[in-house]
This record gives sequence, C-alpha cells and structure tokens, in this order.
Amino acid sequence: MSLRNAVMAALLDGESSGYDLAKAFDASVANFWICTPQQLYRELDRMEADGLIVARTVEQERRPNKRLFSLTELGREELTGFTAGPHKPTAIRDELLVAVLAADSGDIEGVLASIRERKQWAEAKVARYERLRAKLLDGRSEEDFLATAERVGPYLTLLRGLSFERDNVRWCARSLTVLERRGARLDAPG
Amino acid sequence: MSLRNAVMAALLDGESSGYDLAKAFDASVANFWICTPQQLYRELDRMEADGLIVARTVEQERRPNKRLFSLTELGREELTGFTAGPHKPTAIRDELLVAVLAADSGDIEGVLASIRERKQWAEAKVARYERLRAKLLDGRSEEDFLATAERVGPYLTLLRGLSFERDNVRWCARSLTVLERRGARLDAPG
DNA sequence: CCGACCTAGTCAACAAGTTGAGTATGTGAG
DNA sequence: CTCACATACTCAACTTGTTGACTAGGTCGG
Repeated sequence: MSLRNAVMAALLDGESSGYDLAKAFDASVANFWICTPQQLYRELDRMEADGLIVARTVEQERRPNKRLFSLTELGREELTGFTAGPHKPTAIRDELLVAVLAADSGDIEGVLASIRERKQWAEAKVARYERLRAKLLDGRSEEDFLATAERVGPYLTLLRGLSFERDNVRWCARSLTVLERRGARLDAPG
Repeated sequence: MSLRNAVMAALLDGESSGYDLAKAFDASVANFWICTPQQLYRELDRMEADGLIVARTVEQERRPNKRLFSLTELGREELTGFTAGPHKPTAIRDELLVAVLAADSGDIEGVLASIRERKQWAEAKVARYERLRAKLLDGRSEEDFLATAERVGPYLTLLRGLSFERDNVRWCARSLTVLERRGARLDAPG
C-alpha cells in the first residue's frame, strides 16, 4: 500500500503522466522506493478506480496520447492520513549482504568483484545525489533553503538517500580490506 | 530467490529447525533480511523438494517433534554459485521516508511522532547490535578476531546493520530539528 | 535509409511477501 | 488455578513485486 502513497507524494509537485512518474521515480523517489513501470501503471489504474487521482487525456500530434494524473481531494486526504502514521520499521534486504554472509565458504573472488562493483555504483549514486542537492539548494545555503523553501520533505529524503550511499561506500571499502587480506591468507597460509 | 540463499547461509552454522531459524533470522540475519515464519516454512519445504536441504525428524518427549534441516552438497554448491554473483542493487524502501516526503502538506505532528519513535527503535537496535558484536568478538580485539575467526561474513554483515541503524539515528535527529523548527515557524509566522 | 533510442504505454504469468487464524502441548509467575 | 508465554508448526487467502514480450509512432546519427 505504500507505493500508492509514494505516487501521491510525487503528485504533490503537480500533474504528471505515468511515463514521467516512472522517470521521476528513477530520479528522486528512488532514493527510498523503487518500482517498475508496469507496477506504476497498474497502481495508477487502481488509484483512479479508487478516486484518489483523476486522469486528463492530452492528445499529442507527433507522439502517442498521454494521460496526465493529478491528486483529487480524496487522494490528498488519504495521503495526509498516511503521514499521520504508524509506519512499519524497515530493514536493508540486500542480496549482496547475503553473499557476504556466505562468503567464507563461497566464491570469495566473486564476492570481492561484487563488492567492488557495488562500491562504484554507490559512488555514482552519491555523485548524482550531490548534483540533485546542489540543484535543490540553487545557490542558497542549506540554512537559507530550509528557512525559505515551500517543501523540505524532498530535501530530507534526499539527505537520507545520500547518507545511505555514503555508508555503502564506506562499508564496501572496509569489507574489501578485510576479505582481501583473508583471501591472501588463505592463498598462502603461514 | 534470495530468501533461499539467506536460509542456506544461516544453515552454514549447522543444522537447525524451522523454528530456530525463524529466531535466528530475527536475531542476526534480520540485519539485512526479514521474513515471517510462514515464509520460512514454505521456503524450507520447497528447498527440501529441490534437494538443497535434508530434514531429520527428532522425536521429543514433552515437546512437539521437530525437523532439523541441514545443507546438502547440492545446497552448498548452489550457495557458492549464488555468492559468485551478480547481485541486484538495493534501495531503502521505507514507509517513513514516504511520509517525510509528503510531510509538508500532511500531518506534521504525526510525522514528528513517527520519527521520534523510529529514532528510539533504531537506538535500541544499535544497542542490540553492539551486544552481538561484543559477543562475536568474545574479548578479542577486532584485529585479532579478523585474523583468527573461521568466518568473517557474519561480522561484516553485522557491521553493515550497525552502521545503517546509526545512520538512521543521525538522520532522525536531523529531520526532527528541521521539521520542529518548521512547525514552529508555521504556528507563529513572522 | 537503417538501426538505435525516445515517448507512452499494455498484457499476461509468475514469484515473493503479508495477514490472520488454528493446532497441540509444556512451563513458570502470580 | 489460570493466564501468559514458549515450542513447533500448518493452512488459506490475499497483495505486491518481477519478468518478458508487444504496440506504434518519432527522432537522430552515420
């Protein structure tokens, strides 16, 4: 049921097509929620049926028609109700960690490669989030921004995504050190 | 398919009943993967059917009989294959973040309460992970442990869970400051 | 003018995760 | 003596999330 609320939160910025939402999810909500376009379209249909959003079809000349969705009053109420809580706690749920848990009796070289890849990926995410942050701040200092901006929610969630990926980078680096040393020890014991 | 691998990784420590696995998941694998007992039992049945694990029924006098599962050679191979990768990247997927994203036009007091609750919960987790860490180290220094322990995987994943929760605590504190100030400003503008 | 990529979706099938209840016994606290 | 809690599960129904393929036109580079 949270995808619904994530979609509604995204629609607070104004009406949007399913296609644009999919991209927006990739770009910003993806900090803390990911979904495939298929999931999104299915959910949008249901939300429309439930009266949380309304669609407006826009005919285009040299493009397929698109449907722009926007929040209804009911949708806004539901979203406010959702923000009132309560919210389930969360856990990381990461395949890579499962692999690291089993690394000692598995393919250590393979795990090392996966960690290196993840580290690069996380570094790229950090860079991207930094750019997004600069764009949000738009020249203002953080203090200035927080005092004047209409919405601080997107900034706070961005900070969470940013520190998560920084943490990932640090952990990857640490794990590489530990596992590389271990690999060396196992290759040449004594 | 990753629950399978998480279960197999847990069985590296030796045979275990479904019930004990459920508890073990709560205690340690839960750093990065959570599941309900129902999911676990269902998955164990399938894994047995697929020959990844074998069950040994132990009759007990004053307790229901239990079935102890252990990895088969095939299971070990599958797990090693899994560690070789590749692994899907991950995202946070947290309801609370959805609520914060929408906080500006939602129930700010409710969101604040949720963040406070989450902060306490994360602090409790940190304390618990610290105790687990002390138990794993068992008096040794980290360096000593890493040099001598049979398996370092469980330690590394524990570190990941620990830093994730520490990060949660920090982010909660920061968000509370920002949102409280904002709430005050909205209550008494100018 | 061909192939790759962009816009803007749809459909179907399946795998994974969640929720709620039920079974049956034993132990320890008040 | 009762009530909560621990052991050790099972069953069924449901909601979410994933995978892969398909439609149909437009744009841009070589």
